[in-house]
Formats: sequence, structure tokens, C-alpha cells
Amino acid sequence: MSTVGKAASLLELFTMAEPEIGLSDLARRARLDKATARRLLVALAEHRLIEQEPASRRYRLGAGLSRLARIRDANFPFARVAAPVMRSLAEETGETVHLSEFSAGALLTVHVELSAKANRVNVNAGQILPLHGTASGLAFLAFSRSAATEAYLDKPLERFTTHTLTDRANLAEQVRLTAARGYSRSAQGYEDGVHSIAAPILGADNHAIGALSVASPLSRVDDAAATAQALAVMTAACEIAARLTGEPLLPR
Amino acid sequence: MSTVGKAASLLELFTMAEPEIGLSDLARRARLDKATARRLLVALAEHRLIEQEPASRRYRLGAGLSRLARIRDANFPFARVAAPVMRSLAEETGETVHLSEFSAGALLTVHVELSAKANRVNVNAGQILPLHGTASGLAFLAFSRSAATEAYLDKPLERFTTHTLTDRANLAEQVRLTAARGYSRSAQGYEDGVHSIAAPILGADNHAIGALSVASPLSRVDDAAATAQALAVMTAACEIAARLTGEPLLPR
DNA sequence: AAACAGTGGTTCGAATATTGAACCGACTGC
DNA sequence: GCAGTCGGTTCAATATTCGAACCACTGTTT
Repeated sequence: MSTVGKAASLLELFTMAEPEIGLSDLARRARLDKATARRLLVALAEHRLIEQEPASRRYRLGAGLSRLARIRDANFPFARVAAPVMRSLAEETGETVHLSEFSAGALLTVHVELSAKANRVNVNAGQILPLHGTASGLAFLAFSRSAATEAYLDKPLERFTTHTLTDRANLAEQVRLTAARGYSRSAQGYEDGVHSIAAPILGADNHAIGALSVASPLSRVDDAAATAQALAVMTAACEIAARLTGEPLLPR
Repeated sequence: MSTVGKAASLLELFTMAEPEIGLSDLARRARLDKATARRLLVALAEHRLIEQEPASRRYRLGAGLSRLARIRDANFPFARVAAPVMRSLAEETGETVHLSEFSAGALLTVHVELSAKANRVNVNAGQILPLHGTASGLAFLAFSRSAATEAYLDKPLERFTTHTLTDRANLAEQVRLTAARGYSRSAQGYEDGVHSIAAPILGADNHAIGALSVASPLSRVDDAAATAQALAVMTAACEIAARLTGEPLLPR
């Protein structure tokens, strides 16, 4: 393994549960010689990627990481990181794909990849979606903190079409179903003739920060197509989350 | 320079202004051979510390950095990082030092290092300080976003002692003075017999996220002592900010 | 109090990973 | 077609890293 690979492995030994580790321990776990581990740690410390607690002499992640992460997060937000994954999903499904981020009590559409077909659903970036009535909203609600979900459901809910779910019991049941199977499905809840399948984008704390959705003309979707879309959208949503948070891809 | 040092130098070439850089450019700026730079980049990419945009083939900071920074920030917050610096400041000045973090419209005291002297000011962690009437509050206001500062000053302000500044014009003048010289001074604005000098803790965006303060019995402070305290508290505040954000220490 | 087991840290000849000039193919502007 | 980029690759020469053995120290056990 390359030297920088070894150094990176050292960084990866630190976790939420164990954010400070001693030299011998680090060397053992990274399967490195103590002398090697120390030399790498010193080099990392020179660039503030590692700090050493003066009292206990244990090592921990350095402030330089905060700085670098800030640069990354500021310049490669949600939409930008997600775009290539969405492009693939749009090609695979042949349908319009849109990504929404939770903001001020609703979902804000931050990126759209349109279907290549002539008969397609059109969504505009910037559009605000309600949490009820859309597949994206259901996916978000199902993976939010339960207190927040309950609070939202208790408010009076606007009706957009004759199919909009506004009844608290029905909606709660849909949320439960979505949480159980990992994706949501909704037809004409917000706009007539539109069918959507959505999955949540989970943040580092495993709660939804947004949702990814495949939107099709209702006439083109049967149960088989919906199942295929569901699988694809969940996979893509996981991929986006992984690219965003840096967590390794975990199967749900 | 060590190999990991070179790799770290590559990471440090990315900035807010230029978050994506091509191979040749990276090699030139880091004064590395192109082949070397690339080998390092590949090694970093394997650990997600670097990503390569597939289309342009340019490099950028990776998601792994976000993950590591999250681990660091969660486990070594404000108070913990600041504590050793505060300990030194308390020893240097011989007075009680307290650190406050802005939270919900006021300053929350998150850490205290008490003076070694018998006659000292006592402050408790957890105590809430108003933005007016305390040196910490003035320091915070003077380095907040000006809109937020104005909004605060427009509200009715509670009186705590006969010395509390509640007049908008007087307070605005104090804020202006604090912003100009980099520290605030207040005597008996919140509690009788207490004198304080404070400096803001600046976040990555150069706005205050909290304040550091030296609190003394009023009887012990003359102008000379206050000047010395001011210098010490500003230096310590800069040091804490640097340790927190990973930005290099900048003179004000 | 002596022996032991665990730290963090250092040394230096041996082993090996790193280096970089020269190379390739692809693209852009002239 | 040429010149000047770019990203990426190769391989002999070499500088860097490796790691067993070594301190000095601390706390525990006998």
C-alpha cells in the first residue's frame, strides 16, 4: 500500500464512538509499525489533519479537516453532487427525475433531469412541493424525525387535486408503508395525470434531508414498471447520500 | 518533504475560490512532478479524500473529508478545543475567563476557567448572558452581521444594574468602538462590582460565533491592566478560532 | 522493591516505494 | 499540419520509508 494510503487509513480509524486514540492502538489497528504510524501522524499533524492532545498524548482528527470539508461542502452542494447520478437514473428509467431539499417546512426542487421522451413530466428547478400529496414529500416524512412528522400531519393540509390525501389516518398509513418498504408511490396527488415514485436522501444522522423522485405520465406506468422504478430510485438515492456524506454505501 | 506532506499540500491547494483543479496545474503549484502528483491523487481518491470529475477530469476535495470533519466537529466542540487556551489566559491574567456561544438570541456560557485568587468573579457554565450589558455581548454584536446587530438594538432592552446601557445611541456607539479596536470593555453593566474585557470568536465567515471574556473584580482593574487584558484576550480569541476552524492565524 | 507489562517515542542499516525525464494519445487554436 | 496544451503512463535510478531493537516512563502485580 502507498504511504498516503497508510496515512489515510490512520485517519479512518477515528470514529464517532472513539474520536481519540493512542499511538500503540493506532499502529496495531492499522497494522503498521509503531515507528511508521508515528512518522505518518507527525506528517499529518504538520498539516493540521491530526492533532495531539498534549496531556494524554493521544491523537485525534485535526482542524484542517474542518476547513477542507467546508471548502468542499460550500462548492459541491446537493444538486451538483447528485446531478450525474440523476442523469443515469433518467436514462435508465426513461422518465423525468427531480431532486428536492427540505427547506422551511417544504421541499424545494434543486435539480431536474428531464426524460428524453416527447411525452414527459415537466418539473422546474425552484418549484416548491408540499410534504403531503407528493411522493417526494411522503418519502421525506417517512424518514424524518417522528416528532416532526407528527407535527406536520397535525396541521390542516391543503387539497390540490381530487386525489390529494388530506385525511390524517390515510396519510399516516402511507407514511408507515413508505418507511417499511423504503420508497413512496403517489399518483395525481399534486397534479393530474402525474405518477411518481420517490426515495429519501438520508443525511449523516440517517434522517431525510431531501428526496429523489421519478415522475412519469400516469398512462405509462403499470405495477411492474413502478417496481422497477422503485428499485432504481432507491439505489440512486443511496448513491447520492454516499457521495454527499462520505459514509460508505450501506444496504437498507 | 515526506510523501504524506506532499499529499496534504495537494489538498491545501483547493480553496473556496478555486475548488476544482486540473492535474498539470496541481503539479505545478505543489512543485511536484506530474507523475508524482497523479500517484498521490489516485491514492487520496481511493480513500475518498479527493474526487475526480469524470467529464472534465479535474480534481476536487472528496466526500471522505466531510465525513472526517463531522466526526471531529461532533466530538471536539467549541468548549473542549478552547479550554486549554482559556486555562493559559486565566493564568496569564490571574482573572476568571469565560467563553460564550451564541444560541437562540443570547450568549450561552459554555466553559469557565476560574481565577486562582480568593477574591475573584464567579461565573457558572450554562449561564445565559444578554447581548447588551455584558462585554461578551458587545464583542459579539460588534462582529455580527450588521443587519442582525441593528435588529437586536431596535428591541427594548432590559436594565440589570444602574450602569446597564439601554439607550440605543450609547449602545451603538459602544458597538462601533468595539468593532474599531477589536475588543469590548464593560463595567457593572450586568452585575455590580464586575469588570470585563471581551473579544469575539470569529467563525469561518469572519462573523462572531461567540465571545471570550476576562472578568475581574472592579477594584482590581485600572486602565493599564485593562489594556494588557485586552491584548491577551484578543490573542487568545484568535487562537481559539484558528483551532476551531482550521484557518491559519491571521492578524487583525 | 523488584519484576512485569503497558505506554509514547527514537535510532539506523536494510528494504522498498517514490521519483521524474521521456513518452503517448487526444484535444485546441492557428 | 504544426505547436502547445492537456491527462496519463513507463521504468531505471534513487531517496524515502521501514521496523526490530532500543529508551524512558508509569502503573500493576508479585
